Amino acid sequence: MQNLKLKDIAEKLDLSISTVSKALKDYPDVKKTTKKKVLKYTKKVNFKPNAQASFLRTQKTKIIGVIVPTIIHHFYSKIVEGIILIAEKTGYMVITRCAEESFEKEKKLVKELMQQNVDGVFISISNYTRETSHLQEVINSGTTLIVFDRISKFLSCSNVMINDRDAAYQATKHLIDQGCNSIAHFRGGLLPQIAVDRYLGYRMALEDHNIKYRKELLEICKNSSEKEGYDNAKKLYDSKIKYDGLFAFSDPTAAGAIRFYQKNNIDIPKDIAIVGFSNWELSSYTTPTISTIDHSSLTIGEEMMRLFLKEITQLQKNEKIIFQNSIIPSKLIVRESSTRKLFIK
Amino acid sequence: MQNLKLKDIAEKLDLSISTVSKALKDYPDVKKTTKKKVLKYTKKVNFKPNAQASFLRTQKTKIIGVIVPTIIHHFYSKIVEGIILIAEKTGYMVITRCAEESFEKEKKLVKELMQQNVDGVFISISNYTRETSHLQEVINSGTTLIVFDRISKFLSCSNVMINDRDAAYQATKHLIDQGCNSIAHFRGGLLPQIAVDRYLGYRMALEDHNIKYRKELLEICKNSSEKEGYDNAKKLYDSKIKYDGLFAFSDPTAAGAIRFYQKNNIDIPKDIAIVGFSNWELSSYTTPTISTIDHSSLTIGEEMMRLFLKEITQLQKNEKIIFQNSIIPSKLIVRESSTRKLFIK
DNA sequence: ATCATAATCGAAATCGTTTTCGAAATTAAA
DNA sequence: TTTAATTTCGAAAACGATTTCGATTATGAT
Repeated sequence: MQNLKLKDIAEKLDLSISTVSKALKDYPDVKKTTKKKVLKYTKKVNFKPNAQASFLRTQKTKIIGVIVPTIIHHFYSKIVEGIILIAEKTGYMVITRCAEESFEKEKKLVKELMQQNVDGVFISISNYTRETSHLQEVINSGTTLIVFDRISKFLSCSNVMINDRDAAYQATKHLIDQGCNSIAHFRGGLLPQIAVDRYLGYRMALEDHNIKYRKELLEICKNSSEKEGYDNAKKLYDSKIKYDGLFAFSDPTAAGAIRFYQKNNIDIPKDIAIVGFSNWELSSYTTPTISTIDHSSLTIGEEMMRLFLKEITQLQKNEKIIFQNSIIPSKLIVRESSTRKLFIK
Repeated sequence: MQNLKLKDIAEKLDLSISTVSKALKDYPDVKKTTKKKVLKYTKKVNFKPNAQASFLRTQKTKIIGVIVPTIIHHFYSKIVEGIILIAEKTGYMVITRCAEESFEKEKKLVKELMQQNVDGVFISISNYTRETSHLQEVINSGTTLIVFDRISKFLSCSNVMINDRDAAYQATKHLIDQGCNSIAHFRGGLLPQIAVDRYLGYRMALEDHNIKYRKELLEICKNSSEKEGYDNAKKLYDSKIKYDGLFAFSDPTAAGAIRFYQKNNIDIPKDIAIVGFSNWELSSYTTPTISTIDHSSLTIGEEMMRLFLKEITQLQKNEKIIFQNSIIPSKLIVRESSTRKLFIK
């Protein structure tokens, strides 16, 4: 029982190929009784039209290409799962690809996706991508492009992102509400927008609560690693700088700092209250559990699919396509590392 | 500069479509000079043959379909990343799909992948799949099927899996080497093969070291959750059963048990030494860090691609296809939760 | 120069589906 | 009953690349 073709069905039912095709696609110029006959038989033998042959006429593959820096990280794997689950519900398949933070590879992957004629490209731009002509070509070729998380201002397309600044503001405000007066910040690298935004949110929260920003309480965690968290905590400790709150760039850096504090008998959260970022899996397993920001990455994936489907239908109806900037709200999750007072909500 | 076709190239170079096609495919009946001319021009305008049109003749999509229960879990996302990275190197793309542990959905996903004419299907069978005719159909249709992690004995195809029994043996032996005499085991559900194998490895290690298996030291963690780890530790504690070692089905269950022990002032590893399973991200961030088994999931993905490529070439050469059962060795990672003695390697 | 051989090329069929457009069959109208 | 309108169908032309096979040209041998 190999793969059947329209021809086989047509011969079996004494119809022409065109009639069978039209019956399956519910064309108005096919009698109801023959439609039923065709539907019944194709269901019975489980006929599915050949996807590649269909493409040649319809120019639709029902495939979406997704490019992420890595899929091992929780943040991205959750986004990818969000995309995949909604895609499966709406009849799309997802090709996932890893750019590994390489500009050259990113270009290659995009080109290959174009060759595959995917209906849409979702991408989180590599950190080392300085020029976006390869993505402009995607737009030019009529393929819908949606950029998420790491976006570019130079592309006219829909974006989906986290409001990092607001989330950082929430995190810092929470520490202030817990009674912290001097709050350190272990920020990310200098360039990535997300690191800048989180830093700005931190600054704004301080300002709004009349706490003076102190440069000596700022450290950098370029790789967002556990070790950098540990090292920076040690650095501040060694230079005898006092502080009672820490807003870390990520949960691993928070975990690293915690490791140092525990080794030096600094109590968490009494001596130093801590908030991390991104709700990594680890943050609910450490002792103490780490307060953090949850991005609801599943929602990000879902939102991208929503925008995509909307653009597709706009394209089909020949309507003007309206690009959208979606910002997915993040939520503060308060855990042990920052709970000094009990809040009643 | 829209998508070019062979026809455009041919017209531009004053050649026929066939000659251009053959030049690109390095056929022997094309002059070297015209080959160069074609290559040079197609490189310049960045021509790539339309994938779907090619398929119609070649019957090759250069796409692999992967079905996993979920991709959020570290174990699976690492495997998927392994597959993707090797696939990208060898000219394949990967469609990833989530069966969400549903038999019905698994059947649907497989069917749709067949309709997409993928060149290969990699699958980790859902826990609730009792019957594999949908996968047998994949084999029958001539598509190479590779089953990983959760395999089925009823399918004649290549498999890639972890040696769970051996890994569990290593973990248990390690606890014995650390001086544990009565070792509890929080096992997984009763049906999944991996849970059975880990249980058997545990039993074998006990037997080989003349430690009597005690039924009262066995508990079940059906969902492999942190809560189940906590609850089971409490259950044993409440029934006053004494033990000095714990081999947990997974790192989260180990973490749950640790949480209970710490709450009740049981020292780890002095009172109870612990080994988890699968090297979850969290296990290196907890206090104490959790000893565990590392699967090198990247290797699993790589091995699957290797087997796939081998079968593909065997198919092409019309050779007999030899199915292979690959077992990826796992490695014990000793961390704080089980380190009583210092080993010198 | 003639013939055999080898090197190059291109016409055309093919892959399986979609869709236009005209033909045939049916029904309604006159 | 004839004509017009409406259903219902099928032939055939796409879609773009691959590949067979025959035609043409160039090369070498006699």
